[in-house]
Amino acid sequence: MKLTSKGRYAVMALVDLAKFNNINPVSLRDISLRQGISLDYLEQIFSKLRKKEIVQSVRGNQGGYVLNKKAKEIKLTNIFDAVDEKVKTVQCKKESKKSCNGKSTKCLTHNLWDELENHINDFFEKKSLEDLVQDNTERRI
Amino acid sequence: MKLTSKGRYAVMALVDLAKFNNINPVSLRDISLRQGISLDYLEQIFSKLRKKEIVQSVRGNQGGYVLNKKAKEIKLTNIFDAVDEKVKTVQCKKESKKSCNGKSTKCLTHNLWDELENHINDFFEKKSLEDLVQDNTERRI
DNA sequence: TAGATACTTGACTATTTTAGTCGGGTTTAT
DNA sequence: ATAAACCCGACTAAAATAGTCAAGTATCTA
Repeated sequence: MKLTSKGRYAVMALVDLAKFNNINPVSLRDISLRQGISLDYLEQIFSKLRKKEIVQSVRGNQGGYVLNKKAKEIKLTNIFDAVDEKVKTVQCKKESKKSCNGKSTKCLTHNLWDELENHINDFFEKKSLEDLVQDNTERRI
Repeated sequence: MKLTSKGRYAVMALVDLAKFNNINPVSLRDISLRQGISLDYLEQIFSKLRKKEIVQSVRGNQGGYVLNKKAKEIKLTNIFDAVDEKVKTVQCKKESKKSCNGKSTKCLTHNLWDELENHINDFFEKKSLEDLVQDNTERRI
């Protein structure tokens, strides 16, 4: 059970972006340098973030990215969802509530994994980008 | 962020074992059939569970496994720990609290991932095997 | 005591996922 | 014009996962 780099990087990059998101767009190159994340990889990640309207791009020289919503309105859920970082505890599909592992009844632990998924997702739904930026600057002082 | 089969199977198998753990040891063959888990794979898993003293083995004909503690005293944490299902949110080592990704300061999101890890581990520490068995039988009635 | 049942151990392997890289674009400020 | 930046799809090496397989050893029962 581990978080992937993609999800981790997405959050790191967005916190960085939120911090430097004053007047000018922030270039991926800057984020790459500050956070130590490969530029090519960042481009993949931001492409997804843009498609989900979490950021906006500004093309051309002096371009970059800006947040597309207020930091308060961007939750971890949104970020993870955008980059396909899903919480998956179990194989069985959500829709077919009845059958797990091909059997006609739910597996013995089905409810447990559901509960765990909810527990984790709750955490992600409560945390906003703003929380993270604040938490970060507070602790630096 | 997903749970591995090893962890999932370990819990499923132990719930099964706890349910049928009356007088006689339960054979892996039975668990394999009931839960649809490969026998060879189960053997690997139970080998680890035995080394961590969660189960006891009874060799020979009519042998099998029995719980080594009361179901109430076996927490999810213990099970996951035994089969190396760890919650890992971040690369940086716990010990070197100071440096993430080779830099001298913590990464922007370090505290977040710590918090997440704790959140998940709390869940695992609270759930016992007994809870799972009860939850399961209750819902069947 | 033979045979069956079941645990024990370690090595091996196919598949999938992850974490990128690479090469070629297009857009726009200066 | 040109450099800085975004844009996009294909490719790939490495790691992790989810097993399989083979060759045991122990113990019960007939």
